Amino acid sequence: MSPRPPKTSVTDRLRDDILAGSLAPGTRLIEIQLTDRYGVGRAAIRSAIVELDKEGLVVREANRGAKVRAISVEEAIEVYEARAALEGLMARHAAREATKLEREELRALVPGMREAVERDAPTRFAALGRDLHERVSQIGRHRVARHLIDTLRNQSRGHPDRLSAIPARPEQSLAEHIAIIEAICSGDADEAQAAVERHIESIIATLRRDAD
Amino acid sequence: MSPRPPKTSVTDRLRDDILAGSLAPGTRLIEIQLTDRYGVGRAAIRSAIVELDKEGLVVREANRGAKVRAISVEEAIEVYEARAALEGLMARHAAREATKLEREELRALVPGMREAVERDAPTRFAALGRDLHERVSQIGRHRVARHLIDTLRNQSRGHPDRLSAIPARPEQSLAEHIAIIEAICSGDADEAQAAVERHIESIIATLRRDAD
DNA sequence: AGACTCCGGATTGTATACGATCCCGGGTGC
DNA sequence: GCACCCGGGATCGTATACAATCCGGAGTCT
Repeated sequence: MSPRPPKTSVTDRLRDDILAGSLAPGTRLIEIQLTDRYGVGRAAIRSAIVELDKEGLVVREANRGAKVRAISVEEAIEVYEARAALEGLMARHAAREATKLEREELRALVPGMREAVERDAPTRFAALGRDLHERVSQIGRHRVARHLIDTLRNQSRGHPDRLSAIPARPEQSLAEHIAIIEAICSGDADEAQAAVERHIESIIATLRRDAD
Repeated sequence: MSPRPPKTSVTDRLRDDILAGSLAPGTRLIEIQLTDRYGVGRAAIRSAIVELDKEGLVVREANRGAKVRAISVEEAIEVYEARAALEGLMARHAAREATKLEREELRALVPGMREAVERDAPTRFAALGRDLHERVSQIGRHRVARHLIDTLRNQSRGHPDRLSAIPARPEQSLAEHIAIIEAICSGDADEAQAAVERHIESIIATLRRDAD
């Protein structure tokens, strides 16, 4: 048994490269070149491009090839609006269905967040934010919403708004996160949904401001 | 210029066949067979299957082939919940952005609906329902939401809930439709969103009832 | 000069052929 | 009888080769 490399799919590798910014928006994705880059045949590349097109990370034009999608601020705002609707739904479910243990684990995130803000560690704070999101998605137990949210998150990542992923005002973001956690833990579904929506709306507001 | 065959893509034809029920849920999609059925090479079939997998109409298992997806009632409910969130968002936008002309056109749908219910023509009523939906989607001018909604609608079509697509109680459905139209036409964004959510919630309630 | 035509290169789209993987049934040993 | 092993057949996965399409630029006619 040779230590077989886990053999992550070409689609995953390409997606990661796009999200990491190693393939900038607008870059043409030429099948032969990618064949070379990833060491697989054109068929695999082709399939990966089709998939990522459906995920909204790539645009394909007939007979003209594909390129990494560049989304405008307007589109980014739409993505966030859709996320607000779906993540609101997810939070609502989470508030209803969280177990006692899950609520405790959620609350346990707060001290770390506070600390990250106090020590001015935005990267760490952002990581905890992703963590919070991931937990809520698990707790909500809503596979359809989860899948859509994940796709949308990828779309709004790494593009013109990359900066706003690290929020301008961590204090506000912290307060919003705490509100979300509190609502879910206390089982208040309406408030959980509203808190998530407010949080994302405030991101949208920042986006709008920066767009001017 | 020979009358060129409109040449609709294999993906579209396969999708249509699935939605029309000509390929029942659970049917194995064997590439060679489809090659024969649609008169194209395996590559095209393959690509179509990948796309429809991403659209949620087909499930693919590695090295085991693809089959038409059969969704359970629980999944159907999740799909409707996600739709409620997104179509609510869409209605909210529509209420804000509809032009005068668009509002008139929306209202013009009401008499036909009334008539369809009075004359007990459920098929016609369902068609008008789809029409209403299409109009609202156009008016809302929200491409991201629109795309997601369309995908979700396809998922919940033609499956165990096909029956409920023709609503059990047209009178209630009619009232809900009118409420949606009125809210959008009067520019009440909150009420438009709420009306759409109520409408879809009532579909979910029917689904839940039938599941027992 | 301007616009039109046509050709060459680059790239995608498609067909064919081969190799890899998996399920399933029969056989074998205990 | 039962568990295990192993080979055959079907089907997916991938590489290779070729045809179709499109873009850009040189050349030409007015």
